[in-house]
Amino acid sequence: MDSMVKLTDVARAAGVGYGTASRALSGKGPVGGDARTRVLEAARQLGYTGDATARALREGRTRTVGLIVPDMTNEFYTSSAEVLQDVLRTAGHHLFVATTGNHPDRDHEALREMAARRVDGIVHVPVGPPPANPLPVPIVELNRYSGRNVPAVVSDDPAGVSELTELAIGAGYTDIAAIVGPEVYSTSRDRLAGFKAAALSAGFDENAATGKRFRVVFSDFSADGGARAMRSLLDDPPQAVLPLSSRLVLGVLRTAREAGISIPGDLALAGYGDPDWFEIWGPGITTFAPPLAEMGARAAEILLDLINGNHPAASVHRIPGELRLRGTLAQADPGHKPGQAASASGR
Amino acid sequence: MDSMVKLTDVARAAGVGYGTASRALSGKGPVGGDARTRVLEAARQLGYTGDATARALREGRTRTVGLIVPDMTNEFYTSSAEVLQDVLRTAGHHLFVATTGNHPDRDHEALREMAARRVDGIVHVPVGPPPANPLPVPIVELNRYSGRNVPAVVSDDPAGVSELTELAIGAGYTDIAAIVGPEVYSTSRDRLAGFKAAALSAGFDENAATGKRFRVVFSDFSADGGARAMRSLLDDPPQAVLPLSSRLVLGVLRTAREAGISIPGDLALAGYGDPDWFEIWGPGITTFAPPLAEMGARAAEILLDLINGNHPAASVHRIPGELRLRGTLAQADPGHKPGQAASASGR
DNA sequence: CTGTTAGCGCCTTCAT
DNA sequence: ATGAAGGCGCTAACAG
Repeated sequence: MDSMVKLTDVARAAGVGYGTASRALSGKGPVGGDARTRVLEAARQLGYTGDATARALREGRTRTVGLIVPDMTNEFYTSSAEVLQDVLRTAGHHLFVATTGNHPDRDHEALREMAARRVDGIVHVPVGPPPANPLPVPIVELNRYSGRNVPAVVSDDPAGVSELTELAIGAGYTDIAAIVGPEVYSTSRDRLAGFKAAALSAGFDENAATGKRFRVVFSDFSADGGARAMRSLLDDPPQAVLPLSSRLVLGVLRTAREAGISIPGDLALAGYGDPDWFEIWGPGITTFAPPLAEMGARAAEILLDLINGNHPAASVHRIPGELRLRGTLAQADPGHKPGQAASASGR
Repeated sequence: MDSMVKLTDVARAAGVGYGTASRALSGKGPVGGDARTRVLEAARQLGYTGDATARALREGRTRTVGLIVPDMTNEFYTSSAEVLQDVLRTAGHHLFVATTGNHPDRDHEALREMAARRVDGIVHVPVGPPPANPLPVPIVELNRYSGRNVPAVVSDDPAGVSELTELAIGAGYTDIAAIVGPEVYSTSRDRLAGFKAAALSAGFDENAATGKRFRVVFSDFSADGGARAMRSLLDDPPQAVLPLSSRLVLGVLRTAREAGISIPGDLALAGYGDPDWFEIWGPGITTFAPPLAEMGARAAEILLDLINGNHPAASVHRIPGELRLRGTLAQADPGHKPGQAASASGR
């Protein structure tokens, strides 16, 4: 394994001084056109690759931003991460990644590691409360907000889920159940708030006193959790179910198939998120799609601002998502009697 | 923004010398039990976090490995990446990530960047031929192999796809079409080879001279590509279709739904990969599932070996995957007449 | 315009 | 067991 060629090697080969070579390569200082070409040529020939670790130490910055997510496997995070990375790369930054598995201790550990590596900034999907001593590094939170005093970029779930719920109500369903994740996450709270707001303002209550009933089932965010939650609903099934994350949708679908429940024939469904298969499952899954790509881009931009010393107001940026109407929960249909085990269930 | 506290600060606070503090923290040299506790305490109080950039420069290693993948959005890569990261973290390494979008120039650029950052090793999903001058860094290829003289860890697609094809043949279908990706990728070539081997050895040919016909449609690896490929088959549909990547499956399903083709009623299907929705789509999608997690783990282990100076034979490690039999292509059924637009298409 | 030099923060000999 | 000092490769400030 041949050791790396360094700046002095290039300088010697080009027959110029140490500093001159540096300036020629970086293009930052004055350097004779003659010397410049000789240096560039020598660097090319020797296959010179500047040592980023040395540069980082000297310059006090790494041109690296840290990304901390619960799970690389989750389309929900990677969709944001992909464009985040694009924006950052354009600005000359690269990505250092850590996952937490949603464990608070691994989360703090990741934060420490990033700080130790002197990343220029961090994009953080927080899990649990922030660590005691704040880091001397710009941070922007993504997707969830921890209450810490840093900017956060999230989907406008209260509005989106509220619309989704209104859609179900407008379609005539009078017994609706939502399945949500743990309340420790801001995402769960936001989605729940959207659901409740729409239900309550339409005259629904939890006891069916008005003849319009809503229910909430808590679960973790996994497919298994969704399957369990759906199973718990089996004794007294609602007319429509709203699993408020794509993994919860998956779980619900699993249980429905096991129990022989046809969707939307026996049970209407509206979900959250929009992994590519939602479109081709059965008659298509009606859903609220958060603006994952845009969130990634915004997070990157805000972080770059922070890195460049600008101080955007530290607050929660809610970006609106989009309702996607498909077959598992159709639009309000005058004269339609829902709850009656329906129509053609699709091919 | 308070600047970082450094070793001298800790040393001064603890009332000891510079080097003593260093030894106490790293635990590597001899140091008086008395001084040790004072240093540790001081470090804790000051919130000392060693500077990884300085350490990297000094020690000549970064405890970082680079991961180069086409696309963070693809479950296919992230499933491997997740466990790769786990194994590496256990060994004290962290992950630096770059994506290529399958562009050869971005691929080489990523390689350069990693080298510049002096990562200790690279896990590489290659796109196109390797760059001219080899890097002085251990590399393991993942999922695809480029022909370079480095170890590669891949799924045993020839065997797996061959079995998958035999399954279709055993089920009695006599007109089978495979959809594969660009031949520049080893994955496409391997899967194609598996398909052809099984078809040929069962007496199939491309002209239906024997009454048993196989076809191959080339495509890119995208859902759109799969949709187009399926559309091209519509004039003269096969009895069974084998889209040999999960995104191709998605595209095929899209076209099938548009064209009103029922699966498996009108057309049997067996896929590749096993994203979580395969299980709950229609009657379940029969598929060959490559051992993504195991591949990630093996790649990590081999790379760690390389980093530690061991020299495993540079070769292609093919890890066997698993056939998952579900409803879109059922097991051979004596007395079953396929191609006759079938049975109950399931819910 | 160019060569020289002082650190960036740390680990590691080398004396003591 | 401890303190002092060199140097990892680089950039920037300074002197010529």
